Amino acid sequence: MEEQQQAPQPAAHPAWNPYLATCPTRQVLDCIADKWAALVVGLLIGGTRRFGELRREIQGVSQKMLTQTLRSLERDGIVRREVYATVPPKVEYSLTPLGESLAATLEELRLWAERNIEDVLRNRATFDAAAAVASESAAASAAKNR
Amino acid sequence: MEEQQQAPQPAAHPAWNPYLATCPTRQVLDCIADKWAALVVGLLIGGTRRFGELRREIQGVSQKMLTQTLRSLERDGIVRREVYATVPPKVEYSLTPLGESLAATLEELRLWAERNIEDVLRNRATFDAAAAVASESAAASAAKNR
DNA sequence: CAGCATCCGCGTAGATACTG
DNA sequence: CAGTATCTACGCGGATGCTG
Repeated sequence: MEEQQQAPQPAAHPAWNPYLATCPTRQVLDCIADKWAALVVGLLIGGTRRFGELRREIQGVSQKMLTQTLRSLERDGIVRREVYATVPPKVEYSLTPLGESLAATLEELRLWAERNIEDVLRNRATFDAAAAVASESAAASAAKNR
Repeated sequence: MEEQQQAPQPAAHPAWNPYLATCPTRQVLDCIADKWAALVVGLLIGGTRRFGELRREIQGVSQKMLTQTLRSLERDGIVRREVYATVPPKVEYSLTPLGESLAATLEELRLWAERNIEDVLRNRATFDAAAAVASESAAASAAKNR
């Protein structure tokens, strides 16, 4: 037991920081940070979509992942799912009011991203180049020491 | 046929696939959406931290994941890493200007999260409850059909 | 059309041991 | 103190086949 190092804790969870587990930002990021969710929300800003439309517009997403993503967003009340009992079946997805307010916030993040992505990519390239040089010189010095 | 409803897309998407790969929002989310990065950035708003401090303050993070997270943030130019060649070694982490501007944007997201997390959790509970009922009644009807 | 069930490979994260 | 190295396992996500 590690009860000495931290306060009251549900034993079910391994060693979770209470703050971590309930941190709103983390929880919200978990909602929209997977590979497709943000993209889906972005598309739904443009209006209601059917499943197949989403699947076509987000090329590269598998049916399984799209279903999972949509379920998750629906579960959180971000996306509304409407099933029409027709033949063939038809399912429409749209943003709830909550989803729209989230989308607006994500739009802020998108703006930051567009303004700064080049910086990030440049930093990344510089870092990788430096790392490559470092590992080479390390290899050289290792070879010397033999 | 339905192009009338989805008038002006945020961006003219040639084929979405290329856009997907380079979508700034996705790329930025990839930077900060992992389990710990947002938390680290949040902590660093408060000022410079040493590795061990971060590790203690983010209980539950393994040393490996913290190292990885910090490297990734450093690589993207969000976090600055300063090594002091002392004994024992000392490494300090802080936000770069780019990191600070990202932190400010994340702060917006945090505010949204704090305002809406209860809604999300309530929706989630409602959804799960409904799903439980549905699966029970499905089981009952399946039992009937035997 | 929309979605679930199943199988499976690969990557990611945890645990542990060792180093500058 | 702040890492790296290695081994392992679990879960995510892809592919396939089937249903309402």
